[in-house]
Amino acid sequence: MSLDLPYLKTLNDRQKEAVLYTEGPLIVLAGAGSGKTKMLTSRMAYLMDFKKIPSYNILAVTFTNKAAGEMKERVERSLNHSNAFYSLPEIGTFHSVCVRILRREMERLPFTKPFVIYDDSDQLSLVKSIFSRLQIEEKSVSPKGIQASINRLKCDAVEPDEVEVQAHNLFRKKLIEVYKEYQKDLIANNALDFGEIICMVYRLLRDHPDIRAKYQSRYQYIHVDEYQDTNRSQYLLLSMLADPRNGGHKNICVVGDEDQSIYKWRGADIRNILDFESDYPGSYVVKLEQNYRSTKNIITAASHLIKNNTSRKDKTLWTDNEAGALLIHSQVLDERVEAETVVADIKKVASEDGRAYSDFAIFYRTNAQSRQFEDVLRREKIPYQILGGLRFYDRKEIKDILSYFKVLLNPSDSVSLKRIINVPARGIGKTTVERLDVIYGEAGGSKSFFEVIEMAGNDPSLTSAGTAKKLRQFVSLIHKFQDEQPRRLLSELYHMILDETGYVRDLKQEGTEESLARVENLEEFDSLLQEFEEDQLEKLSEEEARSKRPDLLSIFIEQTSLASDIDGLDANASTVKLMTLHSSKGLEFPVVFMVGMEEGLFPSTKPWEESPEEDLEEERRLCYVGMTRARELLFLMNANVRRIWGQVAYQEPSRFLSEIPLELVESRKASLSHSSQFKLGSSKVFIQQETVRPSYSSGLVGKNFNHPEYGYGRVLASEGMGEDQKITVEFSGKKQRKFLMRYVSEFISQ
DNA sequence: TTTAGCTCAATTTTT
DNA sequence: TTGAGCTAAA
Repeated sequence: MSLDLPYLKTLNDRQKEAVLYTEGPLIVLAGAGSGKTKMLTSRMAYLMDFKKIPSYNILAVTFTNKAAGEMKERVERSLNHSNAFYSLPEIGTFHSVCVRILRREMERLPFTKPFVIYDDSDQLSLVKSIFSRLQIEEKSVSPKGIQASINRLKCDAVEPDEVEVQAHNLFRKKLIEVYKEYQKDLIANNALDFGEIICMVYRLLRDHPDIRAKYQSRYQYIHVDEYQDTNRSQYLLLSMLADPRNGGHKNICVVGDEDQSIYKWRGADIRNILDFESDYPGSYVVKLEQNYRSTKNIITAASHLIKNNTSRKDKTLWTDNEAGALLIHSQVLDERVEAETVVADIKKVASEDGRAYSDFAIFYRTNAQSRQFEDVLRREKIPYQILGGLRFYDRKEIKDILSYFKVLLNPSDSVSLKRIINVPARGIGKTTVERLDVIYGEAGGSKSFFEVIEMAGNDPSLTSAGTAKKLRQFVSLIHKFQDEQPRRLLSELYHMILDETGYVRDLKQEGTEESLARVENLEEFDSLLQEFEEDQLEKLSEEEARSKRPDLLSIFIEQTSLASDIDGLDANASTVKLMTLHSSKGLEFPVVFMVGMEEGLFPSTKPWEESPEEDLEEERRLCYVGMTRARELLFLMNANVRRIWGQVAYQEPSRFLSEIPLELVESRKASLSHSSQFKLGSSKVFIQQETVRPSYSSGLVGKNFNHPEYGYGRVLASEGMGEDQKITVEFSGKKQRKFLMRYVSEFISQ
């Protein structure tokens, strides 16, 4: 095909094939760094510019706002080459697209007001209040466990009455009981959780043929990014739009890589990608196997690693890029030295190669590992940015103020109400809230929680006179804010809430380092709010601005509810980036450090998990994702000793290290015989390293152990090599004991 | 109602 | 080790 279109010129043959195949189901198996975003954006440009498909009929769903933003930008850029004017297709996350549908179809939904979105902690509060209402002991089943199970069921689009009941299973029974109540409460609170956003749209389309037809004809060309990470409910939702059996047009293009599926534990169903061809008969398959990102050495290493997985499609990543440097593996004494070594390496590479700090990223398996790196980076005055951990909008003070906002919009939101009813302290304590909860439960949904508060404030038989007065004061405070809201700027409203409640004053009075940090966060929130408002008002004409102002608050609340902090990542900021391997997906950096490559930590092992094989494969995919983020240099590290929860553990190198061909790795093993030269707190460690060939003992950690004297146990850690190899074994009652391998090897079960 | 001190648990977390 | 959440005392 020789179409001379600007956005096709830079594509390779496979990419072009995927772009031009616009009618019918298409699955693109896109390896890491193979230009799938480029393919997708070119495809949309081609649909609009050449096929003359209105942007209105094109949909693209991604998993992060960041990916959506990037995609919009690149579609726009592709279209700029042509002279015609185009509006952009609908590009968004599953959640934002679904929220828009729900807002549009409001009259078909059980909500009385615009809904709010509950995050994890809101959800947990709701579950806990249901526990107390149903008088379920938190000791018998944990609210967190129930919450997780509810979410899992929602991922699988299972409704309460579809949950299988086994008479003897107490947890399952309680789960159904709470789940039912939880669903009722969501509606009563005008609230939705993340899972429900998807499920509700799915049910809406499933149960209303007219709405389904409407969206089928609207979204005629559907694109799904990261298809390997879709869950059951997302799959069903897509089938409502695209599957011919439901009347769909089957123009669905899914892009994914089963080797990068790392969210199984969160409900992602790898079968969605593995079974696409049978789900959509006659689908066309395109493989993008050429990697444009990394050096040959990195690609070869990653390919060797991932070959150890069994459940994958046949796909071989290759690259035309040069061989590049060898991967560098360092084995270090402990997590402190690990951080010292990484930072020393960063400084060295930065100055020798003239690289900016923004070229570097450090990936770890768990957020808890970030501290060591922070400490050393701060001391060395190297600017850094941490992703993950606590989201800005999850901070206590920000959640508090957002709860005020939410209550103004939606007084039915009992979770937010309970959060702020005594924040700052105004003498409405636990006892009072519990009493209100009882009244609320007795009203059986006929009154919102806010109405219950109002009622209790005016009925002397319900509470003491003092409490009633405090309740009335609270109610009139909220009413006052509600009255002011329509004619105030968001930032004015915000300051009003802070002033009237004395929130900041109290924090300042407290005067601790922590409380002052909270004040700073609130100031940052203020500027965020102003920025948002300016942005929004710019988009509206003056007249609209006046009439639409009340909506700004709901738009803001919605955006913050659906924001993640990877969205805020400024790749250009001259900082070293720290993040978990999970959050690294979709990003790339010239220099990558993967740290803590130790058995038990990475791969993380949980011996009681039901399918250790599958879990291990997911860990391996995670490793693959991490490695393929690196463009030029890839450092791998493991420590011999690590303090985990205050306990010293002897760590064995990760099996993943031994799955990388030796000839691709330069190994710098810290010479343990000179361990006295390791000066903690200095950065001289790097010099103390000699180049040796790595030698790994095979994975013993996690193996079962049966000692004639001590009985059954499990291998916790292993240290040393050959004659000196020692293992730590945990017996029942958390008792630990060390053995020399050469004496006990026969007691390890294979 | 508040708060100080204690116990207990503890991956990953696109939205 | 850290932190969240709960109990006991002010």
